[in-house]
Amino acid sequence: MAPSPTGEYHIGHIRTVLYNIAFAKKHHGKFIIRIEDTDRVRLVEGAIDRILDDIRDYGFSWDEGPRVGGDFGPYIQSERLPLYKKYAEELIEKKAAYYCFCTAERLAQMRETQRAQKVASTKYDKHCLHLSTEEIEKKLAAKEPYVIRLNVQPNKIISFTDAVFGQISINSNEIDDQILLKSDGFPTYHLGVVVDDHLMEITHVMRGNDWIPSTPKHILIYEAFGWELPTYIHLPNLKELGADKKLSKRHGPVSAREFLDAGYLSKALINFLMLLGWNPGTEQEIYSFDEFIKSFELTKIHKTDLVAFDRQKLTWMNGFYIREMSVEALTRTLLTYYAKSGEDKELKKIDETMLLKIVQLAQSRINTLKEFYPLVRHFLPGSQFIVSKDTMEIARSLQNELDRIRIWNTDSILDALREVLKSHSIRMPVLYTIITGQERGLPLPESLEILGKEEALSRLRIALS
RNA sequence: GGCCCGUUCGUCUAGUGGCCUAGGACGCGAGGUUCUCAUCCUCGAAAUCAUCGGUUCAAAUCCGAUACGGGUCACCA
Repeated sequence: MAPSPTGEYHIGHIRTVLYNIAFAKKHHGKFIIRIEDTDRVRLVEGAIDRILDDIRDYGFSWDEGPRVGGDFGPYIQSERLPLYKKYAEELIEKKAAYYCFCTAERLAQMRETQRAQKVASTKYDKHCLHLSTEEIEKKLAAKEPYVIRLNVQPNKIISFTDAVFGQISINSNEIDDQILLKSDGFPTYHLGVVVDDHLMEITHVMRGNDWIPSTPKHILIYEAFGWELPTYIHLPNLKELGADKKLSKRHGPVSAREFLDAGYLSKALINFLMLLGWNPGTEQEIYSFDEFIKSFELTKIHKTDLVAFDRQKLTWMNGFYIREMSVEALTRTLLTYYAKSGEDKELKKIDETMLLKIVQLAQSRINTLKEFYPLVRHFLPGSQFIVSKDTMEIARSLQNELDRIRIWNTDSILDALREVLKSHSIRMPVLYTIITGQERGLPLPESLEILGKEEALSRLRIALS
């Protein structure tokens, strides 16, 4: 996985990580992270660390890469600059690449002219390919800015076999004389990925299928060096449900971090993500990571692009995982989750055995961790019952009925509540409004039992005074 | 526009020539359990397999064309 630190890590990237790791683990290979920070303009400070944290927080680890090292480092491209220069110059010697001194203005003008001529796709006109050795030497000596471009031979068929799409062929006429080394000395993606993949002994490249049109460029570079090609695996991209567009903030979280913050469990996210573009051919929907590794097959990856990211299904799956957890584990997870917002301190004011009981009641009623807090607010010390003019009389008889209870348990409390309902001809939601402040919520008898007779009556007294 | 790729219920998908009057899951609807709301259980609606043509005794599955959708054509990855 080769993230580019130009912004937030996207949820789709996590799926790519997931597939990469599953494939590597299944075949006892290594999963490697390399940072491709060659775009100095779009570079975002601190993004490298945030991306690595994101991957870590989804529960993944890497065998080689930043933080862990490895035999093929450094794993950050900006620390490998001399390497790219050396290989780019090697390509020049092999006549597979050449110096280009064209200015941005000339290139812009050239493209404009080409567009006016209605060419199929604009391409570099190889102007600098025809420079004499003397001219080049002179320009280099004068420190004129230059780039190094790939010298693409016309009208050759470039074919490769993608593990998902099968054979793909493209005519080299479609390919521009791609810039390999930029004037700032950094490689473009094309040079960087080929050099590093070769040097780091990468055998399998998994990336979004928007890279398919660029793959022939990479193959040309491999061929120029005489290096062995990796296996290419192009993955379908994700899209917003019903929109034919990529994921949008308008519909909810987009970045890997946001999903975690929204209260989704990494396990559920992983399970959901693995089925977006891959299916084992069975009707099983729930997969642990280990099961996924066992079942993962390249041939089961889908060709169909733009897989809809159905947030409703994700939420359902998250609820499923929440329900599957033990109460203790859920409580711990909840506390860890709320530690981020500081609300865990509030929750910790609740007695521990009491909190466990509350979590148990809430477990079937929440689909994300975020939904927990609003649901149990009324358990927090200092929170109050809410009595209005309309519910004054009801609250009074509630007080009477509860007060009469000798043995404080769910049965006796339920009897008391029913008594109140009957005498006022009202329905349960009315009592919910008084006790929880909402029309619905956790079961009332259990809630009151947990609260305790003393606390319940005290709250009623305060509310009625 | 050139090139590349794709097209099964609203959505994710199963399906690799006969088991398909197309199966599962989410969502939706009805019912049951129930102190509200959920959970859980049962049942149901929902795809003329993009369209047209061909191959075949037989096609969602093979072939072709058309339509539609997407990707890509940077000193970005």
